Amino acid sequence: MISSIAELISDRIGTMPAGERRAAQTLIANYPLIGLKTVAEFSAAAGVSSPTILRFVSRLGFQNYPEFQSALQDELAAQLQSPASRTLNPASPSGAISPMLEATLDNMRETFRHLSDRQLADIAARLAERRGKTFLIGGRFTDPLARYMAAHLAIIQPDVYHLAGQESIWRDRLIDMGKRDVLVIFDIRRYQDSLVRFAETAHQRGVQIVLFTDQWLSPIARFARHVIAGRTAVPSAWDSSAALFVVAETLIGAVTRQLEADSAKRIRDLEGLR
Amino acid sequence: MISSIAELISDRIGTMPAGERRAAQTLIANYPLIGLKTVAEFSAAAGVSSPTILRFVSRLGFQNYPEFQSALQDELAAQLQSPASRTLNPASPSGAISPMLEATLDNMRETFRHLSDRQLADIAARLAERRGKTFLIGGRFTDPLARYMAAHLAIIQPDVYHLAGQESIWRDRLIDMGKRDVLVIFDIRRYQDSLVRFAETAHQRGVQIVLFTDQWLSPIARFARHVIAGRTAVPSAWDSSAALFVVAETLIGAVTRQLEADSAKRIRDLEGLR
DNA sequence: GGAGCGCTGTATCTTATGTTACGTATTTTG
DNA sequence: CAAAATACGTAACATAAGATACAGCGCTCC
Repeated sequence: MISSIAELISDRIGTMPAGERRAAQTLIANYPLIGLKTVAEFSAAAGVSSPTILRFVSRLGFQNYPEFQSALQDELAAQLQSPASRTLNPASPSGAISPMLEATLDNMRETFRHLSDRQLADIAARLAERRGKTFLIGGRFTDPLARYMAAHLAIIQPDVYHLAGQESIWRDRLIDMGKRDVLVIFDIRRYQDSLVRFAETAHQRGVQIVLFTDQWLSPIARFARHVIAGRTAVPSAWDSSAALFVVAETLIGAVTRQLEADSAKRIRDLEGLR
Repeated sequence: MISSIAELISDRIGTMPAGERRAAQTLIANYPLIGLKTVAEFSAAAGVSSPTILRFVSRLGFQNYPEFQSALQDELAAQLQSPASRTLNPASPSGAISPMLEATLDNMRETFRHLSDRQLADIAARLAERRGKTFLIGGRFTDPLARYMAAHLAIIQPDVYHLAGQESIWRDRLIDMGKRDVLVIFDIRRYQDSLVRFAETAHQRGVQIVLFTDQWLSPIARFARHVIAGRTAVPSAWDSSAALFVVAETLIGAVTRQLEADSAKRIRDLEGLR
């Protein structure tokens, strides 16, 4: 079983002529980046001519050079997306509690690695400035996240609404939305048409959209002002929303901090109502 | 000091027009591989036109697309060669995000450290054996978790009900509950009296209770057959339910695996209903 | 030592990629 | 609300990339 191109090469390097072997060695030495550059650069680095490089990739079984590059990229993508943080982070006692947990922790690290302070601060600021109303909605599995966020935000500021129930109900709420308002949408695979249509209409009305989605980006990203892409892959039949959940909590915390003064009073008032 | 292109982007993403922002978001979401592909592929992935991609890289300060790609490759090369640099987002070593994330990750490790495989398996088995009905309910902030779990369980097996709405409504549902049934309750501080009363009554009727709570244990623990205690402390004004969320997802996965055969057919049937 | 085979590089060709110009649509500003 | 400015996409262009044909050279085997 040969899974990586590197293995494929070391498997066949014995049967290669001298020039192609140099190509193979050069590629292995700086794997896989040289393979992503142009044939000319690759050939120069290996000290052979362009056709030799092409014969080399052809011998590996690829039809042409771009196909070879795509294979390298896919391999790299897989590597980057499930980081070897297990080897780097022996924090968890190798009890191997659950691959599920490990994957989830990885997802969170990766999600936040692609998420800058700046970006979160911008979104938090937008949610905190109370020029208009805040609406939240989610898909089949992610609507609970919208509810969770709404439950918190509604406490520290007014005019926070979770859109629930039948499609026709929240679609009618569009009438209340305008330029000053913010719409927070949660949408991961499989993306829901109804949500996309809803987002599009809201966007046309000038509503600013904050989208929580997965790394493949819901089509709603087209209309979104801010996009948060969370990793969702776990060894399970379902995708995981845990990373998005944590981002949501982080955002809630940031907004709360920004509204410190206001929200403190508001919370006291609410307590009084009990 | 800007060292990586990702930082550069998140630094300027605020000042970009819509189309270029989509390009930026797409790149960040699958960083950096899309940037290594052709302009055409990049533009297709982002849902914009090729010139927009070029204007985007131009705005980042690159003379042309190849130069931009080279920069990405160099960055990738450095990353691959020194795996230690694969730490968290170096952009925010001491930002507002990290403490929150770190605390959350710690919470999860701690939560699972006190949670044996055996315990999870027992609960999953109980949820999977379909002798009776499964009810789920949560408190003010945790009800979304109950919804999330219900949304998944309801797909792989029948007779799963989330108790929502006014207290009087779900209190009346007690009439339907008996010895064969399971009640999953989420309750963290500040514990809700209504939930405690509800749990007590259910317990008296012989319902088996699975409790998700925080490390200080809701009073409901008295009546619960299984107790899952998650860490909730984070540097924020709010408690974090993230650890409980991950446990819930793990359980969902475990139950799904146990019902593999049945649920697969059920899911196919459901798809057919669309 | 000579003939045959195979590997390699130069030069040419073709493809498709990045680039640019321009008209339209959209947003912003007075 | 109007006008200006900006942004976006379509389409044509130039360039640089990968692919191919062919000739030279070295090696091996008779």
